[in-house]
Amino acid sequence: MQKNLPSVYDPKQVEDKWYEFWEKENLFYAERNPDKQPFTIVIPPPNVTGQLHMGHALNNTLQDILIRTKRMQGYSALWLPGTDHAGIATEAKVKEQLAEEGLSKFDLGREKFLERVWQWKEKYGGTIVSQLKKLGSSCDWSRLRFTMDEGLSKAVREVFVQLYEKGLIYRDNYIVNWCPTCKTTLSDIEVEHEEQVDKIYYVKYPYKDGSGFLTVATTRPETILGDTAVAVNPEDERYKDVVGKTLILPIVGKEIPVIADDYVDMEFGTGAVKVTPGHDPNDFEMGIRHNLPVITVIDDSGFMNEEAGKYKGMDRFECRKALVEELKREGLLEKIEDIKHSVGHCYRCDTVVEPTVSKQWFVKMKPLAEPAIEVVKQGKVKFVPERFTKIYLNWLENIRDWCISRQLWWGHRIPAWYCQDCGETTVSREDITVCPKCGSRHIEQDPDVLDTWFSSALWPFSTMGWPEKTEDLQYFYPTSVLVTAYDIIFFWVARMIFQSMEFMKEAPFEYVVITGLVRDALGRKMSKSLGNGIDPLEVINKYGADTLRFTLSTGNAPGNDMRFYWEKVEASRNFANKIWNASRFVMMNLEDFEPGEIDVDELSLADRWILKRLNDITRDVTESLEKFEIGMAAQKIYDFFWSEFCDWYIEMAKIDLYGDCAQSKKRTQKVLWTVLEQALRLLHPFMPFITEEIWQHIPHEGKSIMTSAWPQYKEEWDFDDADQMELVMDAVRGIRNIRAEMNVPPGKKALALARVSSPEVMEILKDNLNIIYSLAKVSEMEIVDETADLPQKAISCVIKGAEIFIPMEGLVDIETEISRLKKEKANLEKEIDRVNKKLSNEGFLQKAPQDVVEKEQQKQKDYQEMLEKVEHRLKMLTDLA
RNA sequence: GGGCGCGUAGCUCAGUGGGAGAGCACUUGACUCACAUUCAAGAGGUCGCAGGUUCGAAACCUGCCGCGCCCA
Repeated sequence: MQKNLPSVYDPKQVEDKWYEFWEKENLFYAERNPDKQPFTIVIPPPNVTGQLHMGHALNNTLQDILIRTKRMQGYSALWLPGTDHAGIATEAKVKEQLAEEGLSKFDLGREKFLERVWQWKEKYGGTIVSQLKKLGSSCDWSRLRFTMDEGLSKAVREVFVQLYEKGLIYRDNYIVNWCPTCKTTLSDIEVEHEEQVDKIYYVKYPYKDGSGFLTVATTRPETILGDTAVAVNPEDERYKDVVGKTLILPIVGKEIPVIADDYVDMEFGTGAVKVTPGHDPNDFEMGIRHNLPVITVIDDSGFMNEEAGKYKGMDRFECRKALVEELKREGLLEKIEDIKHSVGHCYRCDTVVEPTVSKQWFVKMKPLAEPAIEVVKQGKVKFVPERFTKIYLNWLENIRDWCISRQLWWGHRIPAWYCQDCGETTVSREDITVCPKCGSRHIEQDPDVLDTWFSSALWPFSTMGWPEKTEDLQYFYPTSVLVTAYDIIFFWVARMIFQSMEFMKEAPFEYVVITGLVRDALGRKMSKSLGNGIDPLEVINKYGADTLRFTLSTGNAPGNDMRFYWEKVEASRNFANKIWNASRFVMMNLEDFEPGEIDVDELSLADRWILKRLNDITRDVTESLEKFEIGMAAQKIYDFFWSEFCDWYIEMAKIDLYGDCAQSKKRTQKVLWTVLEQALRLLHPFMPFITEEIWQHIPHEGKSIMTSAWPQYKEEWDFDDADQMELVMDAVRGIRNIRAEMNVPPGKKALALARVSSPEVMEILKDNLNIIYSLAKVSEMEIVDETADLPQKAISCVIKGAEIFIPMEGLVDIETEISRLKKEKANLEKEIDRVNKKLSNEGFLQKAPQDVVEKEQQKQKDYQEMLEKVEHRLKMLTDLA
């Protein structure tokens, strides 16, 4: 047992030490133990070259809490860690680095560029891992995976080939989202729609026959250059006669038809819309329906191409301005209005996305989505909170095919080869050099790579060695819980589910625990551009990982966003310090102590009370964690530890510890140790470091608290009479209250008199006089029954079953006391009123559960008694005054 | 346009059918032998508004107002 521990807890001295210990002792390693039940979580893989941000900190804290709890509960708990190659993000970073050297990726060429990315990965890939360790994450690092590992790459290939062979992956010319800055396609969900105010231009398209104009409204006049029709709604009476007529496309001068299509919204603009299949997804669909030509007028950098004629080489937004000017000059611009509409932006770089037509690879989603919808509908995958189920289902039910090819170099290259000679496309598990159809060696692999999320979608099984039939897969798959934020339900969760259904024939996890976002103190999303992000490592350095973890795991409901406040961090830090000092106190008083089982027959009321409360809290915390109500669990253990254990029990324990009865001291030591040790185990998942540090200092069994047993509810600690402690506590509170209001100096001990209404109360108070003396600073308290006279010069308080008087020598301000009692009286009357109302309600008596009725009746009796005492006292003082 | 969430003490948020809670901030008092990162006492709320269901609603239902998010 160590003495002279500092009175302020310093996480710096503690955290790294224990993390190294856990690693050295191999405690994170999850065994495939047939005698144990598996419990598995796969980490949402952070970007391999990324930095830990608050979202990671939250998410991984929650995972660690769950995995540590289950480990203590005797499961073979595997938390499988890993990182993601994050195609666009990582490639962008390396491109930036190259740019500083004045180089582009094309200067290096594919091979050299990829070497640079791997170097970058080697250099920065360890950062996020070491940051996760700082947080205390008990991941099984022996199973660390990376999405571009050989095994995982093999899984990607296998999946691609199988889906291709089933016709679920295809290559086609289609309209896709193009980011002119990232120079790659994006899937639909990688486009973020932002509301913004723009101009809408009303442009006059002349009829070929000279019969005037048809006015269309557009926010994108530059795409006029790619128009191949104008469409109206077939139901639109205004345009009944113009369908089929020919228009002269402004600026360009070529002829285009007026077509009729249901898609057109009669309410919008003029009810006539220009159709640009080359640069608008809806127009593209319309183009297919009406067999319209597709003209692309914008290139992959966002500049106008040769189809744009004289505007060739101009930026698309510059072209818009120039073109509007020309329309004005031509007299074809009817008017310009403001419009609020949503515009797609690249989720990575925020550039306005350009819909454009090109040949890309797609996953056919409908057949894959169905089982993924079904498995959730059947409740085999459960979202927590449940409301996210609907969001998931709604997305999958309206799913469109997934564009998976990216014009990047960093990623899994598409395993498709094109023969220059015979034109054959070959998709293959192994790299090929010869066209299997014509034998030509003039074959080229598709230059594109797969969407990063394509490989993440396989994460739950690819990390366990699939497509091999590994023992890990056998034992740990499917996983138990996935913890992730709501912003990647579509990107990741949904895709893991459908790929697992396709390739594993079962769901990848049973529960999906959805977290909110960590926002700044003003409620804004933390972002690089705003510069309002808080670095979790900064918090860890200043306050310790336990503090950060507790801050993030408490005070908010599942799935809701939370704000980050330094004040909240301080509160958590204070709690850690509280644990530290309570433990110091216990340690200082454990000399000659032999740990052992509690003998319930020798316990004091205070002992029975704290053990019952510990028991209750053990059950409640366990239940909350079972329901993934982690914040609730944290709150419960916090309240218990601080308010009940520290503020009450430790104070009461001092009496016996410092008294001269050796047996009482021994008994109290045992209870103190029992409560502390068990509370530490309940706290361990939340605050792993400080609990380990303390646990190692006090008597304990086993190597580490993290492999100790999770506390169990004990029937034998459910003491019937433990509630009697409330009476003693009420007496203490009452006396403290009087002392404070009457400004009795804290150093001065008071005399007290208690007039009780039953022998039972008398006995309880008598048995616990020492507690009242010590905690309420009373030198002596006489206990009398109701026949005794009331002291006059005294201040009183009324509690359930008793009235307590503090005699006041000298002048007591009777007026103050009278007004205090009047307030007390009013409060009681209010309560009695409420209770009476309830109890005089026939419906209540008949329909409310019996125990509720009884509770109310008891209250009525108690309050009535208390009121009578207060009134009596009041009358006495009034007479006196 | 469709969907979802939120509106509870000055601030941030728990609570979701049976006596309005926490942290911070505030007021008063105390360096009391584990802790001033503390302790004790206190003040502060028509639980957004209006209806309804119920013996009973902050909680469930409907409508409205305000804020936010997602999807189209």
